[in-house]
Amino acid sequence: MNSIVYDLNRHLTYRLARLQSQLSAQATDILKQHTDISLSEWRVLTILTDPKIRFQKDVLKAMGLDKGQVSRTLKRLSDKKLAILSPDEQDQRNRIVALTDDGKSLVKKMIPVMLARQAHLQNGFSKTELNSLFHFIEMLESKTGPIKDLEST
Amino acid sequence: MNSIVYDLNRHLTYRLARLQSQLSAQATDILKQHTDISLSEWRVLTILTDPKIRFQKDVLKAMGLDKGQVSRTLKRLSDKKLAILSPDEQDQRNRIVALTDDGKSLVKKMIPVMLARQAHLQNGFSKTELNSLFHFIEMLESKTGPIKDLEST
DNA sequence: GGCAAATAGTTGACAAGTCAACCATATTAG
DNA sequence: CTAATATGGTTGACTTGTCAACTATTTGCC
Repeated sequence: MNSIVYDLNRHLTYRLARLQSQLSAQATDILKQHTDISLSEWRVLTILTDPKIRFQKDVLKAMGLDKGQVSRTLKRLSDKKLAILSPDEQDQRNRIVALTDDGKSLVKKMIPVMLARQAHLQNGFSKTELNSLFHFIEMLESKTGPIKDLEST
Repeated sequence: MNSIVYDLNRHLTYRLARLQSQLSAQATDILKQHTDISLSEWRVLTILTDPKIRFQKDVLKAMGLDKGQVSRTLKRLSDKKLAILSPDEQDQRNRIVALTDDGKSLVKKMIPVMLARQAHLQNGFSKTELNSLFHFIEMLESKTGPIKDLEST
């Protein structure tokens, strides 16, 4: 007997992974239809709409992305003239980041589209259900650190 | 006035993306502590425990992964002597895939560890909550296709 | 039988994500 | 003051994911 069947479909993390990859493909598609920016570029652009974000390090903290990834994404946005990077005279380690006018108008143009998508996705969920979903996500996120006591011993 | 602030944190897909990346980092860590296989290798290995999976194409369908990715992952598993690929005499386009003994014992060893992790993650959720969570995932998954009527016009 | 279309899999090119080494600037502690 | 440390950022190497072109079979149709 070889009954080591492991049902991936009841497997929470697997289902989340699959969902996530479909969702990000969908977002990438939508962006491609309207613009020529990638999903991570879009995310950084939206972060930059927040006036509290002034330096590259703020982007980093706000998104929890990789250092290098942020650096390169900002470089691409700057190449595309959507964002501008300038030195901080006070502390020369910092880089000041900001949207250009092009960047702002791109965001302005795309926000309704992306919000419509969110609405589409959330359609069918009651307010309560949405709240539990967010709550579930938070609970799970609080458990994504290293785990002790997993030894199979 | 420049009130185009877009709150990423209330953004479902963003939260899911972040959660997902943390979860998969966690899984990758655990695997690294015990074995030298990657997360995608692990997923394929578990798929191969299912007796209904006989051909490479079955793996493909069961996982919804990219063709090429499956091909390469299986090749790596085969290099590591965890899986074996053999030609199908009936239909030479197919490749028969199966776990080797090493593969089986690796899976056997790791299942308790991975199940313990799932338990850890699900800890704090009631049965009902878990069911709604799975239900939510399904609802969202059903909406991941192309969307019409997103035009900003 | 023979040709078009479908299916299974491989491969190469490229984008995105991850990791660690490294450089420059600031801060701090002796 | 200056040496050690911390911080912000860049870069290169490597892995993983994604897409499309391509090969080899098989199936279906005339």
